[in-house]
Amino acid sequence: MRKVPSVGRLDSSIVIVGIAPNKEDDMVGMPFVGSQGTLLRQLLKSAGIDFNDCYVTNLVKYHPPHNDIKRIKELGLSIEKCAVELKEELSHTTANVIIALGEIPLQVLTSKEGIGNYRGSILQSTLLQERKIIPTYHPGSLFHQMSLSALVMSDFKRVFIESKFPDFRSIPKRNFLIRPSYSQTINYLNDILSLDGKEFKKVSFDIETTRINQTILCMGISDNKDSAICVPIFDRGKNYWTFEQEVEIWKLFKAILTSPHHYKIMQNAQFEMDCLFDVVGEITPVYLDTMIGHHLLYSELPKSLDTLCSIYTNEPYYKNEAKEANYKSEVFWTYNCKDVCVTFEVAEAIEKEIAEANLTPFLHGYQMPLLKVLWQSSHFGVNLDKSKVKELNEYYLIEVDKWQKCLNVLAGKEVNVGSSQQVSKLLYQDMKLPQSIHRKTGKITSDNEAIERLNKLHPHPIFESILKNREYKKIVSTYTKDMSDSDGRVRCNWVITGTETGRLSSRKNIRKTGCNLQNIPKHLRDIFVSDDGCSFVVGDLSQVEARFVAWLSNDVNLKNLFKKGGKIHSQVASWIYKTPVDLISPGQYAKAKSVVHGANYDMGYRTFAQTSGISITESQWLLNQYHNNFPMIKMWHQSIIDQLRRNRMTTSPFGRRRLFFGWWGDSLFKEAYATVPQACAVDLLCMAILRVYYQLPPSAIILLQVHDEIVIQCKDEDVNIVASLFKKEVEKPIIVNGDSLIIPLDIKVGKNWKELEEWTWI
DNA sequence: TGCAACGGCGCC
DNA sequence: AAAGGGCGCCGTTGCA
Repeated sequence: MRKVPSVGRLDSSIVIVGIAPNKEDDMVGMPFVGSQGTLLRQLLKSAGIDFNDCYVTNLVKYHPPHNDIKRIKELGLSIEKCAVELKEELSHTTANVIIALGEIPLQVLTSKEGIGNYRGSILQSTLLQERKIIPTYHPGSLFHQMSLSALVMSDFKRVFIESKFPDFRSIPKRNFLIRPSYSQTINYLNDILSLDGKEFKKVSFDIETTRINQTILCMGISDNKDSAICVPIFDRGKNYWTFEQEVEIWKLFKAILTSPHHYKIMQNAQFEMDCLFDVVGEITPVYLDTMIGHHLLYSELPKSLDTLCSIYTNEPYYKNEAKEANYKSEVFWTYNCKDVCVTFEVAEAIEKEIAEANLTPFLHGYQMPLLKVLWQSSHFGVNLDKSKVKELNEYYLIEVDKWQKCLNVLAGKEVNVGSSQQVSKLLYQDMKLPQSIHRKTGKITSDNEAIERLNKLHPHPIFESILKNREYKKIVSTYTKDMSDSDGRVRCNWVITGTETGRLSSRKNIRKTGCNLQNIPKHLRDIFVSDDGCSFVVGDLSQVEARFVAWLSNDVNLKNLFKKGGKIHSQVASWIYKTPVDLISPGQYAKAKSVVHGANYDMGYRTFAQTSGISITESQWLLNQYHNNFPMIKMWHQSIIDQLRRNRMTTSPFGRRRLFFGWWGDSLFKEAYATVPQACAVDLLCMAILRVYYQLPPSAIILLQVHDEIVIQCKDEDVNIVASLFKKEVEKPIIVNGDSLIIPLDIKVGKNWKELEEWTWI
């Protein structure tokens, strides 16, 4: 055991405080020399800071046993004693900023808890009076979640600026109007409403509600980042205003929130739009949702307002304030005002960054208008056939019971298939069957794939009883439930920021009704029915991702297959097996089909062999054949790696970008290969949706989107208009690699989402 | 009793 | 029919 001394000059402008030396540091006798140190140096460098210009120390100067900080007791040390020594040590430094790396240095230097919340904040030290602290994640903690290193980079950029001066001048000072009188409120809102001769003005807006039923407690609003008003609705459970006063106030809010000259800025606008619809109608125009802007720039990063605040503003973390004050009214309202101003400030920063990335038209011409369309879909809802749901539920409950009894008899005891523990015990202990390891998690698994493998090995009826029981339990617990609102309609939330690739996601709404409409089993889709006198027009993009891969890779052979039309997999099989299309066997067809998907996204030959049930040799042969016939796929993969190497980014022909922060390596590449075609598919479809939206007959409404499928509802007599409009807009050619690409749209029509018929002009 | 993590599974 | 990576929801489990 030896002391690892600090390094650097005492008069450095930046001090870095880690927690303790790790094993590598201990061996060399210097702090941050191992892999953590390398990462730290890189991150500092990317913010313009040279590690060697900093004074670098650790709270604890000795390597803890097993790298476990709690075990420093065994060395006769304690955090408290080390803190006293650190105080003495740092009193000799003159740095303008001290970086606290990780939770314990944060606590020791500032008495605050929660590095995830406080990272990036400009804080005043409690250990060393008047000193400026900026905490961030410890590099050691980044190895499990590399995307957080982007936040550390952002924090270090702040450190770089703050290291030029010792004071706290950067912390914003804002004026809030709290507990306003009636006349103050009316004047303030009228002030926001007046345009002063301008054509438009930006207004940021935020509400606070109860968790349970979204009762509105207060509303904050502002037209600048330096001041705001919080208009209370309730104060400690009592109405703040008289009825007449509240009516007048709502009128003013409605005027602002629906004025075409007031460009509304919100964080997660969907929430405000849902909560306020009954009182003010649809909020419009929603000029900018900061969450959407941020997601376009950095889709891998967290999206909460506190994270955005820490990246784009100098406002220190404040989300704890209301809670710590036990939601005392004044503190709660101040918090609301801060949210409003921070949202305004974040919006300005994001707009600037969006413009620098040439994404302004993408954001304002596409993503923000799409939010309106999706909100209207969500608000309209889908009609649910409740009696059908009930009927199916009763049927599947009986099935569950039947297969449960069967399983119990075969197992000789009660087994809950919902418990992976119990199933694993049954299979691998009681029945002593060979264990399966999950391909991705590397853990012992008893999932369906494992059970099917066992059934092939040792056929036994118990396997079927597990599978059936699981299947029907899933249906009963998730799908054959009444998820509708009181009017019988299912309303889900469509989330533009829901995925890292750009796809939409779907989930329950804020009232906890509705469901994810993107994973409804096909055979249950008849529970969703059209309204009286209306039909569903369902459009399906044909082979959208595969076509994009062909065009993006610019593989002439593959492109020609699609250009010729006909059955794509038969033709691929024909190339692979050097056999005329009409002589391809069903087996060859199946293998060709599987190799297309596998090879496009660079599946390993061993995984391919395992999952297709073919030999390693055949798996390699198939993949080789595919790549030999369509050689540009591998080139395309290489070009993606090249771009990742340049700027860790992928860009799509539609202009969407994705920045990758993950570990450099194979899985990063695979994420990137999948990202581009997925992003292309969603943007092709959603851009078309937007164009369709502007031309739809008034009775028609876009109901839902499932990645390559769209459901529109319209009056029966409008089916032809809607279907042809839909087809026209989706099948508009786009240019990829200088070549025109059209994705065919198959359209079906029906009265429910399951029983559909090919559409032909009626 | 409530919460978070986890395994499992529905869809593309 | 599955796989590549992408989601959201369910019940179980273990902990506070």
